[in-house]
Amino acid sequence: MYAKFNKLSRERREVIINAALMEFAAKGYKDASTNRIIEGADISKGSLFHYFKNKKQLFIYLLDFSIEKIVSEIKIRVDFAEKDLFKRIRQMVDIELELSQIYPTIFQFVEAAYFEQSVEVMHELEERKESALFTKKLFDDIDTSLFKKGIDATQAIKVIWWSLDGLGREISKAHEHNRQIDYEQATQETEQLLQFLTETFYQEGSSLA
Amino acid sequence: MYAKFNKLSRERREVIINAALMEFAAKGYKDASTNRIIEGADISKGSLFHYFKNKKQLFIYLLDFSIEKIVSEIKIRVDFAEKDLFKRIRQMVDIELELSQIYPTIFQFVEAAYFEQSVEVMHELEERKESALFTKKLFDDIDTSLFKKGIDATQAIKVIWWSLDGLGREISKAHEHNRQIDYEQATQETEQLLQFLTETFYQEGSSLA
DNA sequence: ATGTATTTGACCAATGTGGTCAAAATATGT
DNA sequence: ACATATTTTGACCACATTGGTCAAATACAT
Repeated sequence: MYAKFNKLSRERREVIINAALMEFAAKGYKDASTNRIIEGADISKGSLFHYFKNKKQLFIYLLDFSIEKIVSEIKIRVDFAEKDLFKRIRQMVDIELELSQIYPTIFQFVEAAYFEQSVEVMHELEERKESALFTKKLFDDIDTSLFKKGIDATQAIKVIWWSLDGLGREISKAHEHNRQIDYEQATQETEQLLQFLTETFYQEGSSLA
Repeated sequence: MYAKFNKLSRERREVIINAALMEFAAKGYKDASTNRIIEGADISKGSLFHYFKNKKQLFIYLLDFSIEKIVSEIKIRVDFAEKDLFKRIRQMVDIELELSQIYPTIFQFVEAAYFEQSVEVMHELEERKESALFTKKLFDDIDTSLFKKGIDATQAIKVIWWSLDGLGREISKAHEHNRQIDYEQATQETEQLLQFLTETFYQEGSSLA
């Protein structure tokens, strides 16, 4: 299916993947421009359409690629036997930060794809939506007894999620204009936030390894 | 300047404004289509360019219109003598919910404009950015003694902001496909969230009017 | 009925679109 | 060194969309 593309060097593949992920994430399927993708990847028009027969196939490749990358990483590194919410979140955050260093817009791409409306790709999106629900599982079967008494765990989880999301947005917005994200700082700020949220919602003594 | 447009009935003006706000908010200045705006507003091409001499003037009109609407509403209804953070937030949320009923995408438009990159409008955007900083003032000069002891107020404010933002996103995302937003429900969910955040961050007995 | 203001949509040049293809460049095998 | 196969290129295409114009149609006022 993608024999031609897979024959390329890892570097070339990554450059193309990242240029395409960024374009689709920013503009959505319909408004994404193959011209801007080849410009960003610094390859010729002919090459792109030699690797992928058309725009739609490129999009679906990216979709399957992204989901596979994320899901396989989760399977390796997230321990669902761990019932401590924050420990699980840290496992997930680590994945996000590491994957983002290689594919800076992979999560934005998957989120954008999840809400994509273009009829041209609606069908194949629907087929894959189930496997993209890894986010929800993170909060399944959590030990709510670690929360402070009287805390509404459902609300707390929402607040935690929105905060992580907000910090993530802030980081990528701030460094959209600049060249690259400072992952050192991102890690640090995230850790600070998680620390704060733990103190806020967990009983004293819980999960302070 | 906008004499022709201002002569129109309020209804016609609102329909045009909303169609344009939505298009610019969703696509940004460059990718916004005047064709889709006239389609959404159900007016002719000729009319739009009779009211506004070109796309740029339309954009700037919307920008000034939106900022004026929001800022004047804030001046009327936000009491900066009030040092209780949550009371101030409620005042702001009320404004957002009410304005959103008339101009559903006005806040998305202003936020998108704030990050707009098109050179065609960069200059006039820079000129107006200061007046669009009403958001930050909300958190100025707050009574931090109302917070639980030991709580980092700066972090707490961030979490509160991200949560309100997250809920707002959730509401508009969920109802993007449906026709209209249920403001009754939105108000209720926001109130629940604020209640939860108050209990989380404020000392018992504080601000339970 | 006449003049004025508003509204219309067919029309335009310009730009951008996804995709093709013959030729050029490079790699490979002998 | 040569021939063959593979990869890469960018000029080129038909088509769609763009922001904007303008003469004619419509509405309104007197």
